[in-house]
Amino acid sequence: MAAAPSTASSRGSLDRALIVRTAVEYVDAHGVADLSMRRLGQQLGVEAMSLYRYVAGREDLLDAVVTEVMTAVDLDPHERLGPADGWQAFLQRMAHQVRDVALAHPKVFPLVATRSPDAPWLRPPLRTLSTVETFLEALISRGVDDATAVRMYRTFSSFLLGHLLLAVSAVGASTAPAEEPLIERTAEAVTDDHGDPLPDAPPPEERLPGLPNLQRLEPMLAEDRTAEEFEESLDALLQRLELLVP
Amino acid sequence: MAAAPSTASSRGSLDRALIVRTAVEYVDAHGVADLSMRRLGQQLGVEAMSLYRYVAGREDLLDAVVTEVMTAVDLDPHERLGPADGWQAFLQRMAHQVRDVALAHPKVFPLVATRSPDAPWLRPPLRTLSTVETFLEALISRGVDDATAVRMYRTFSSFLLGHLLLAVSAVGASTAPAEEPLIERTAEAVTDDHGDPLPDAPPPEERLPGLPNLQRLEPMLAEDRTAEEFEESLDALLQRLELLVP
DNA sequence: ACCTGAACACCGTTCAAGT
DNA sequence: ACCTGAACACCGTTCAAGT
Repeated sequence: MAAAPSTASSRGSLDRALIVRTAVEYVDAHGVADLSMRRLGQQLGVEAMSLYRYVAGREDLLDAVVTEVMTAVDLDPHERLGPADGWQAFLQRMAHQVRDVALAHPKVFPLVATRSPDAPWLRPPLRTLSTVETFLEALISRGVDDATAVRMYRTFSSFLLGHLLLAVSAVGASTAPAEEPLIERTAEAVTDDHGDPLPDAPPPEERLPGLPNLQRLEPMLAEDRTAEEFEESLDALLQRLELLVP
Repeated sequence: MAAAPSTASSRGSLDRALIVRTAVEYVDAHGVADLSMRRLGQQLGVEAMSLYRYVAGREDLLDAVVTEVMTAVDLDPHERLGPADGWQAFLQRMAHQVRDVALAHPKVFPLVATRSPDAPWLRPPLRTLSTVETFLEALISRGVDDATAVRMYRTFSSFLLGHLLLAVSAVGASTAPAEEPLIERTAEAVTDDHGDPLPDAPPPEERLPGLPNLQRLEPMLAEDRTAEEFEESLDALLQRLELLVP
């Protein structure tokens, strides 16, 4: 979709960074399942076998893809904040940064969430040593003690994982991020990708037989409220964490 | 690992349920990546092509695996509870049931968390129509109004997703669920799978150069506190949800 | 030093053919 | 009705060979 920085095939033009960036683009566009060494080589104007000079294999490549998208979150603990801002401000900022990554790469984020990190004691989605070092330093330099910083790391990880995985799974489905209570499309013709009108969907009683609550609440369930819920839950989390540090 | 209900190959002995159960066992034992149609056929004493009578393909099989393990949470909303127990008791019970599934099938749970559900407005890990109908009915029959029940569905989903994915990713790593602050293994020889002694690991300063917080906190980070954190966070969640229903 | 062709052992999936 | 053999179009990965 984006203007391709790929297809650079003159001798010596290949390197690991280019391969990984192209892989990220490919996954963003087509999903992980469609990424093969052969297709990625093609995208780069090169035979698949050439890639093995730079990556140890497909698994190594996927790990590199995960690390690549998460580097956007690797920030100075005091950048744009100042140490006076408190650990709450830092967590707010980092939460939104990770959220931006997830929404920018919805097809990559499940990998961020589920692949084994570099060290067994790291937890997704903050999965690189330097990111976690930054995280701990930011908290501790703002007066949080060691044990509490570690607790916060875990609670924060679980929060991000749950909300962001829910958000990207909602992206894969309902394209409309419900702004009004419900979109009124009474007489508008629904069309498919080719512009042809779709056949009328059967009414809820037929689609969901014997499931009265779902029949009634389907429109409400279909609304994408992930953005609001993220903010609310983040506030609630920070309030809860404040009880930990005296 | 378990006594195999597989390898039943006399004509007509194959059916979808057996195939799916065998697939669950295979994934529990070897992981999703190792599950191929051919190997599953072998496990059942049958050629791979036979499976296509009962499943539409590998993707359909994986969806069936997910549904199969999650049926363990498909319960009567009043079973062992009584309608007088309140929605808090129901959520407590369901949370622990989903947790039991995740811990019983740590290699399957990432699929539960990341595969697209049957309907776009369903959210993992409660991803079948009947489970969500049960969930809503349980809450509404205990006095929760429609809109709040839907909000609870989303908040609860996000909670389960985050904590359980963190828990199973911890299972894949540290085998020891830290009971004491830290296991003292000063002079005990660490051995590998063959009983051969492992070479001494280098000290933290060498393994984690320039990462002083990680060097100091690695033992704390390595502790598996997912069980305690699940209970604490669940309590906090219930308290937060109580503010929603007057 | 860097890329490729050919090869190997695997995939998922189809379909006509067997029993 | 149910299973299979053969075949097709793909995989990831290796390695000796080319430039």
